[in-house]
Amino acid sequence: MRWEELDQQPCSLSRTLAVVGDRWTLLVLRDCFLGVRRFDEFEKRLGVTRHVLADRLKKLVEYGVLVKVPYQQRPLREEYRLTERGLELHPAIMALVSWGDRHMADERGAPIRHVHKGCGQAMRPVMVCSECAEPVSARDILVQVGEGWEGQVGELLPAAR
Amino acid sequence: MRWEELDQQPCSLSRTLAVVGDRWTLLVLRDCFLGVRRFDEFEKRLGVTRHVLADRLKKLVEYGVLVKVPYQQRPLREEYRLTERGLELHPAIMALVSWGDRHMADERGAPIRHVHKGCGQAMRPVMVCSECAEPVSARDILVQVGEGWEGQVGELLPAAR
DNA sequence: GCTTATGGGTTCTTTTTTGGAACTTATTAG
DNA sequence: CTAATAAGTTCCAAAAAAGAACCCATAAGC
Repeated sequence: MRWEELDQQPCSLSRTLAVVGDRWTLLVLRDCFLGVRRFDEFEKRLGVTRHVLADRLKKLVEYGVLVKVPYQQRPLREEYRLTERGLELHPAIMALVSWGDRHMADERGAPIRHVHKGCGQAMRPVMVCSECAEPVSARDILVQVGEGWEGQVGELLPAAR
Repeated sequence: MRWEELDQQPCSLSRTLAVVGDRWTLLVLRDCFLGVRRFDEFEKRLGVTRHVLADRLKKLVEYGVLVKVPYQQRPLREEYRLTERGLELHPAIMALVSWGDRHMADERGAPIRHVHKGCGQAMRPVMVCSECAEPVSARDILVQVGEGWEGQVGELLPAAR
């Protein structure tokens, strides 16, 4: 499967990965959430080649995750800002960071602390059910084929065991 | 920056991406959560080349996300299972799937429905604060340098604006 | 006992993607 | 007139992925 086919797959994860499924894209977004907006600041902080950075930023703009906003005229200079759609990737990034904090940290601990403005505490993200607000883990979830997809695709799910 | 340097970066996202930061790895994990365990079933479902699949599975085993468990002797056959560490990637995958459901779905809607066994309802994941249990969005969080990291790395965070 | 199937790979060649460095363009500062 | 800045683009070499063929142990069919 090539990149171009990925956003047509019958799977929301594949489709999301068509947008953010390489390491540079997610690192660009991390920096966006930290307040970085300009091409050269991304370049300095990430250590990515300009070539690849330009490509990823363009793709993120095409998918509506970032917008280019002019911050000066003559010469025209534009910066990249998160859209609403981009902001909604925050839980995904937080979940990945949180996993890294738990499983990939060295003796210095987590490099970054997230303080919840609401309660003033250092927090980690917890996933709860949108319906009953209870915490959910992998074991608590039953997976079913979506309504619009019954019989559409052979083997959307593996045979039950 | 090359792949090999990624898991040493002063950033938990980089370190997590050293493990799962390419599209195939995350698609392999999606299938693990759906109950897939064997090499040839991954291959059939994903449309990945055997070469890349073998490489990704090996890496996931090295990082402790999957374990190889023999399911028959003579000839020896092994399957791949999620470890505790692997199960903890579930929130990250759910968050990515949920974003795809919202922003990348077509007129057929979400391909997969997640039913919370606890309450019996179709759910989407919501991120809440571990300390006060309130929902959190990007705007509700203040980012600070971690305790063990003060002064260690220049420019862990961009200059405040 | 010969052929084919199965599961889990490895090897080989071709194509695509990156990395790295130099070049471009518009404008201002010295 | 020269250099600097910001945001790219172009070019070539290196690395990674795609695609297909091959390998190995065992078992099942005939």
